[in-house]
Amino acid sequence: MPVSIRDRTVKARIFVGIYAIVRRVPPGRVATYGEVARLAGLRNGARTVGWAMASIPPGAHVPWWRVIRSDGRVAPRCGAADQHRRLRAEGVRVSRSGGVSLRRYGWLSAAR
DNA sequence: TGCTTGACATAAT
DNA sequence: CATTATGCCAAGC
Repeated sequence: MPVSIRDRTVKARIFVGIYAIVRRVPPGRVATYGEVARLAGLRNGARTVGWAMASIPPGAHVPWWRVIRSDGRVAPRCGAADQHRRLRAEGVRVSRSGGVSLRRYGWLSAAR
C-alpha cells in the first residue's frame, strides 16, 4: 500500500526504505532481517523488518522470501514451505529443516 | 500513557 | 547444536 509522500510516520519510512532494500537483493542470494534493518537506517530494528515483511501489501513486488534470519534459517512463522520452494527455484539450497548457507548465498555476508 | 505481541539478534547455558 | 534470557522497534488496543 502506497504511502503518501507527506506521510512522515515511521510506517512510511519503513515501507519505502525496507522494501527498496529488499528489492535490491538479487535472485539466488539472501539477506538477513538485521542487514536489511541496518541498511534501512534502523540500528536494531530486525523485528521491525519482520513486521514490515508480514505487512507487504498485495501488489508490491518485494522478494520477501530472500530475507531470512541471522542464524541462516528461514523464519518458521511464515509460510516456510512456500519460501523454500521460491528459494530453490532460484538455485538456493535449503535443507529440510529450513537451513540456508549464508556463507554461500548471503547477499552481503557471502564469503567469496 | 502503558502493556502485549511479533516473519528478530545475540550471548549465555 | 538446541534453549533460554534480554534487548529492540513499531503497532494495536
